[in-house]
Amino acid sequence: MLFGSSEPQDTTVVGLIVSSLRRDISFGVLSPGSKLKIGDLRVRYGGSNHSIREALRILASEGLVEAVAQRGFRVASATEDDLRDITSVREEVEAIGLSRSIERGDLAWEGRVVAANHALDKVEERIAREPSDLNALEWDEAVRAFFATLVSACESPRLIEIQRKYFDQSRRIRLSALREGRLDFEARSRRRRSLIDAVLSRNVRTACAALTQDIEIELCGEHSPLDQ
Amino acid sequence: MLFGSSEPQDTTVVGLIVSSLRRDISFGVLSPGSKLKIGDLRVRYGGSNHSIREALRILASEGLVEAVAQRGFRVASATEDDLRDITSVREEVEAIGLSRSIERGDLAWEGRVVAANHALDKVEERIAREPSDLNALEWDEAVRAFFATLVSACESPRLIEIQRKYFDQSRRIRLSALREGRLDFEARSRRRRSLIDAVLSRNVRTACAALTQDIEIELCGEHSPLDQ
DNA sequence: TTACTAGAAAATATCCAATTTTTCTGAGAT
DNA sequence: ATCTCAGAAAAATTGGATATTTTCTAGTAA
Repeated sequence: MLFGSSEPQDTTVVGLIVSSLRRDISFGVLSPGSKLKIGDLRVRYGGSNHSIREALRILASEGLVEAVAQRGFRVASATEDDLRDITSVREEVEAIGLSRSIERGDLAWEGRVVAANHALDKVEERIAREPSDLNALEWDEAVRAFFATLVSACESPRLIEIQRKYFDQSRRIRLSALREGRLDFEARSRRRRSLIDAVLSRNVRTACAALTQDIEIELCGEHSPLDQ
Repeated sequence: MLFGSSEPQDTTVVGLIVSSLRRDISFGVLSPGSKLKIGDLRVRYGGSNHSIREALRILASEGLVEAVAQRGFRVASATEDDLRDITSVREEVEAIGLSRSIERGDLAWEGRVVAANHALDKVEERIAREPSDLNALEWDEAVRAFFATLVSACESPRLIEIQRKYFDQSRRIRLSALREGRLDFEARSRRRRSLIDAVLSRNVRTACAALTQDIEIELCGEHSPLDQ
């Protein structure tokens, strides 16, 4: 289990259902917009109707599932507009978080950033050679850890919460980009390198610009030759 | 009902419980950090334990209650740190939303902004004379409508969602400021006036600065003589 | 073709019970 | 006096059955 394994939620039945559902939605097993019928989910994931409803409610609060009163739940839609919206929100929010982290982060934070970047480099090298499902899981987690680390020193629990929420929503986009081979790992590593350099030299503006560009390209592809 | 009356949620049992609970938390009937026991809530608001749980789950997604696995629910804490955090997140998020609205909003949006400001002016005049509970409800709603209108033309559903969520969390702060008479309605009206002026002249920077200042003072009081 | 309606399907809500976990309490040991 | 820990009590969680309400669907009639 890579999703939410850090949380102690996986001991409870509802927690398990949430993890499974989240994974299946993120990895596209359940397609956007499809209806989530309580009965079907019960035979698939087990648990009572209570457990399923509660799990869906939790996922709805994460934005992965949409709940409409008296009309049940469905997988959150993922139209072009949604994609753009998620991307732009992430750009804004994570830029704020990063600039605060740069202002307030100590050396330990710098270390965590460098480490997370290094780990991600390694995982991307591996997945570039051998794009298995297992590697995809590890890669996804490494990407999550990298961006989470960038904002981790911002000293705002709520900003971190927002970052996590919309990063989770961006997973589906990123994973489909991976599957379709739309990722240039070389360029990604180079972009991250310059981002890290800006962070270490505490250059807020450059760092935020690099971060914004990185999110944009990761989720929307390279439409402009911004990186040399 | 002033809370959520626009939503069609109030027809369902859970929706009613959510509205009542939200009101009682926002207005301080249920104090921050206090435990929300399912049994107690059932006798207070009616409904089955399942309805209560579902309502609490919804409120947890709004950030008004905290859910800990196997340890139930409690009213979200409201320490000094929480207060500062909520305020700073609102400043950042609403500044982004406002600047986008200014860039993309049409004349109809300008009209709505002016109207919401006018409505709020009237309500504040009234509540300054007669600070009843009923007026407090109307005032709260007018404030909500004003800030919601500012970001309503930003064309980002998720940004609007974030604004709503953290505005809701700021309600408790604002309402306690009202009760304790810490609000200077004259100054508020003046600040909003200059905010509106900046919006109408499409001056993004000035408008955002005014908005940030307004949020700051509303929630933290006037620590510096920034408004003349 | 369109409007309407009966029936099916699904969501919502309630009750009851069993299980698990947490929290409280008090006796006994240090 | 303070601490620890077993047992009791309380609360949360989960499961199953069922009633009610709403929504969807398909067939019928105009």
